[in-house]
Amino acid sequence: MSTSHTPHRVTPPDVTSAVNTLRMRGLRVSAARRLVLEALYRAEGPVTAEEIAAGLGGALPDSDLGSVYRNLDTLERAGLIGHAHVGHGPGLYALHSRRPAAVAYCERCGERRPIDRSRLVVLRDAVREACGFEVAFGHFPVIGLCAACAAESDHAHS
Amino acid sequence: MSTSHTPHRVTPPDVTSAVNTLRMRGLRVSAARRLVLEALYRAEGPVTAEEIAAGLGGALPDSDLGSVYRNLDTLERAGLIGHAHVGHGPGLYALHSRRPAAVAYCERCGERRPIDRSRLVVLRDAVREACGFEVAFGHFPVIGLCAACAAESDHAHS
DNA sequence: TTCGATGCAAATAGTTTGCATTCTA
DNA sequence: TAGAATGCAAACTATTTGCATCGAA
Repeated sequence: MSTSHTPHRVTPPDVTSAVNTLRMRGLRVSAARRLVLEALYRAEGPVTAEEIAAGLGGALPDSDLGSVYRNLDTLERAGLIGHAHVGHGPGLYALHSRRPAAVAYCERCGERRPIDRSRLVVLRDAVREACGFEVAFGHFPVIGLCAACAAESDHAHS
Repeated sequence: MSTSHTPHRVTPPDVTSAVNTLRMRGLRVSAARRLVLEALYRAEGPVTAEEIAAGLGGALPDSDLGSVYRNLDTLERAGLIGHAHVGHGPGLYALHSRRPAAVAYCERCGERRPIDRSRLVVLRDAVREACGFEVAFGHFPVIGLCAACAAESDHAHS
């Protein structure tokens, strides 16, 4: 199904080589852009544009939120990063290598639980069979109730 | 799994009996609230708060958007209606009986395809097995690429 | 030396909220 | 006639955009 080489969706191992990727694409490497990149490499997992603009809580210099959004968009188009939406909150951005394949999100308690890649195959197949769609679990997570909240709402009948 | 009687998630057959449901719950029936209810009964499928506030395009008197949101919330808490989020757009509200059990939404072309209730069972089971969650397909739809867009993006390698 | 990118601010979309007033029960 | 609900406006969150200026290539 997937070709051996992957022109997009690569995650260079460090900022320097990511910078090279950008230059190869004819994109300029400004201070602000490098900062966004640095934040994404420094972050353990997915972060919001807001958090990046705030320098990950002071670890890096602040930057303009508008420019952060523009750069996140640029980096995503360049195939370096991806983003996901969880519930009603802000978008969560991360290097492809640091994004969970899929996440289940509890709309009651907010629990976020990553889903194994192996389990995903079954899910993906089930959806394909049900409606012919290729699910983008990476972009919008599976939303529902975690086991605990589901059990609780089964009881609650005021 | 489901008890025989259903105290919430009922959809009275007409506005009048919905109004009774509200009163039984100790809720008042104001002109504005009745208007929202009327809009939902008149609408063929899911509608936005904006559309309701605009009287479904003139079919009904306009109402205040803020109050519409408050009333939609009230009606949802009363178990009369539900809402779903599709992509980044506004919330879609509808009587329970007029909401599809689940919808697949193509994030490329915007196609919305309802999913059969029978197919849903398999999906729900697959998710439960994968992560222990009870999926709320009704609230946030399955997001991905429709068959056509998926095929196209398999080819596109600029 | 040219465009691409920036920083700032204003605009946007969707939704929520504060508050004085109105109206239902 | 108590207090629930309204209408209006302002606030809010997440994101986009216009524009003059700056700076990377």
